[in-house]
Amino acid sequence: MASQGARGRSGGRPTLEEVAARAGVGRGTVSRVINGSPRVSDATRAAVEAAVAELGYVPNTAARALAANRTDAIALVVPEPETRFFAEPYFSDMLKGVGAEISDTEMQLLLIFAGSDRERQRLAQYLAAHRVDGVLLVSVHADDPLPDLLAQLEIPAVISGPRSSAETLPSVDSDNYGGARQAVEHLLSRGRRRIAHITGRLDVYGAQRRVDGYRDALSDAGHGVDEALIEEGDFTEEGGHRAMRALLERHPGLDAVFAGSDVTAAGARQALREAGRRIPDDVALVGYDDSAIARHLDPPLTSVRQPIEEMGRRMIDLLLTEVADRRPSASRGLDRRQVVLTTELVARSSS
Amino acid sequence: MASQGARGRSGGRPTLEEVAARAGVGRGTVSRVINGSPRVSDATRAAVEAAVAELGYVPNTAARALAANRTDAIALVVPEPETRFFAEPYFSDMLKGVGAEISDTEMQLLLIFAGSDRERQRLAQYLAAHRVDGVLLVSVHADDPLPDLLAQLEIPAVISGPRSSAETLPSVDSDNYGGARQAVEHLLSRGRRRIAHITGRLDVYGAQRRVDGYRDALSDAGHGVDEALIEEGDFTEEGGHRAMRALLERHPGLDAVFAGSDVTAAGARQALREAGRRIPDDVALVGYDDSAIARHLDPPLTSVRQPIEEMGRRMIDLLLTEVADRRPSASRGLDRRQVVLTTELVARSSS
DNA sequence: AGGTAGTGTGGGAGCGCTCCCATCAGTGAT
DNA sequence: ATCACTGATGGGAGCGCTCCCACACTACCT
Repeated sequence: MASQGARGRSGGRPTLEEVAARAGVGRGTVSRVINGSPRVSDATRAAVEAAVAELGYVPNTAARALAANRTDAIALVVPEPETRFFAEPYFSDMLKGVGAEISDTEMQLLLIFAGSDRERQRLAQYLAAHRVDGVLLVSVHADDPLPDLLAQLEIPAVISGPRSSAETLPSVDSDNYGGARQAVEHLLSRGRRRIAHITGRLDVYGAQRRVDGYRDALSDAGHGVDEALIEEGDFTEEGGHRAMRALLERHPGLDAVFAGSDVTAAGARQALREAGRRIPDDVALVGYDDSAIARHLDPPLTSVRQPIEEMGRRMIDLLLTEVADRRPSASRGLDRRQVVLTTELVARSSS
Repeated sequence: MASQGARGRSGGRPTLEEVAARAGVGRGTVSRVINGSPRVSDATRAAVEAAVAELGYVPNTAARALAANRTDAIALVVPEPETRFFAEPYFSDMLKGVGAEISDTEMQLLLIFAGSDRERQRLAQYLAAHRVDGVLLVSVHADDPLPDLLAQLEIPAVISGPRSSAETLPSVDSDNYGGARQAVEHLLSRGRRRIAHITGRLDVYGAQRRVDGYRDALSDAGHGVDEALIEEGDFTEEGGHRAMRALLERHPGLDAVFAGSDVTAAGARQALREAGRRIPDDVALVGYDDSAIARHLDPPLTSVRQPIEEMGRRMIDLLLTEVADRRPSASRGLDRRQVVLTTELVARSSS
């Protein structure tokens, strides 16, 4: 007996070895039970489970991570400042879906902000250390180097909203093009003709697609597209406010606004108020996301609902599949890895 | 040579051993350099650092955690549903302070919600596995079993807001009693005499202290305390709305309200509006926290500012000290472990 | 010269798991 | 009875670190 066995140090947490001794089996068998391997007889399994319960055994994560070369953790990376994260319901809704789906698993979810250069530096270090098995990337801009870094480190990743039509990473998105069409067609059906659009950040592919939808809906209905009615926003409230003022100045006669997000719409509403325009009498307003603020705005905001929580859930599904596929030389890239969910227009009194 | 050395597997991340070989030193020396030990000669240190850079070495966290029995991670535990977390600026401000302070260290911050029973179950498991070196507990209710669990597991913890005057855990709080006095004295100085108070959740000690401050400010000014002017809230907007309606019904002549939080004040404002009361003409309103919504409310809300970010920073400081003290048999509990920060009244047009 | 402290440094012995190979008993086929 | 499998099991060999003891060496005292 080698002087001091693992047993000696009283008070410490029980180890696999101790559980094995208690159950009268070998280490390997306990490991099999803990990990749910089918190749264990029922009797043995029961004995081990009893020993685990008696000893209050909890596996040591660090030891497992070291031996198995996995962490059982994934990160939700938000390439925005924390402020944005809290200000925009999009993120919290996404987090809700992700959290709900992951809580059925043994995986741990980490929330990482990478808004500043310093934070990105830390994140790179973090990823290089392979401290997570996979990454969820939300709201990625076209020129973001993060996806490439991930690919280089061979870390599975899923993004919400492809960077372009040629996205190679698995992604989950809603039908931005169709959603925008719904919004515009709704406004047209309400008799509006001078419909403006405050876009999202145009380096986000989804925002571009919404512009496409806006344009096509107008064209297909036989109306021309007046470029002066399109103003770039950035998904924020301030951006919406600023864009709305620019539009009003340039085009005082507009009678409807399709905003790139509900938050943007809130900013636009403020600007409309300040300009003495009534909603919806003078100007109809439609938002995007159908987040909580749409319901709470005064007047309640018509909005294009995208199933953000559902998107979060699907992202986890995709990522977990991706992570699992890293073990066997399984089929890769054959299944549908680009998910697109449909949107729905929720009409309220702002239009 | 034992068939396949650690060296063999190409493509894998470099290990300590490989860095040592490259630098022409022993494993121990590299470890010392990595961990900033002073007992390394400058020349050796430089050689090791060069090897680290050349190889792009990043320490394996799991191996370190296993060998050193620490995780270099701490958790911010929010014993509330996620919804509350996002709805109340208190939490996000706290997170901002915590995040800022911890980003100077090597520690990783984990955000854990423990609102539902299920989540609490998971948390207990998580803590039992000792996956964090320490815990930050915010918004703890009087009967919460979490602090005891932490103590039993011998996990260092710091709470924001003691559970009672006899709190044993290190804590960081603002001067709730004093803050409430400031609010009431302000209203008295504005000539208000029928001052109501919508409390926070009374199972939160800080909320009780605010009631004490409210009472004493009134008494000390020679005014009686009318119990009918005190209504229990719960820090939420709905709670504030409901409480305000109850107060108006019971005491239509009130001329001022001191709300337990800004969010509560927002709910109260809504109820006041619905009752046709003008702010501040008919009823003056004062909130607590001085969060972003205080500035954005219509009219802008007078509020008692508590330095929440600062509180977050101080909590990290305390916790890190606590964690560090676990190694040597250092002095324990002698230093000031109960921090109380002062509040400040920010007067705006609601009073 | 012989001690007596330091400094740097190398490397053995684990930390508590997972992986995988060897082993063993049982089962049906030959 | 022998053989070939198969399912269940034990335990050796790591995973990549940290800790700590041992071993130079180099001053600096007696």
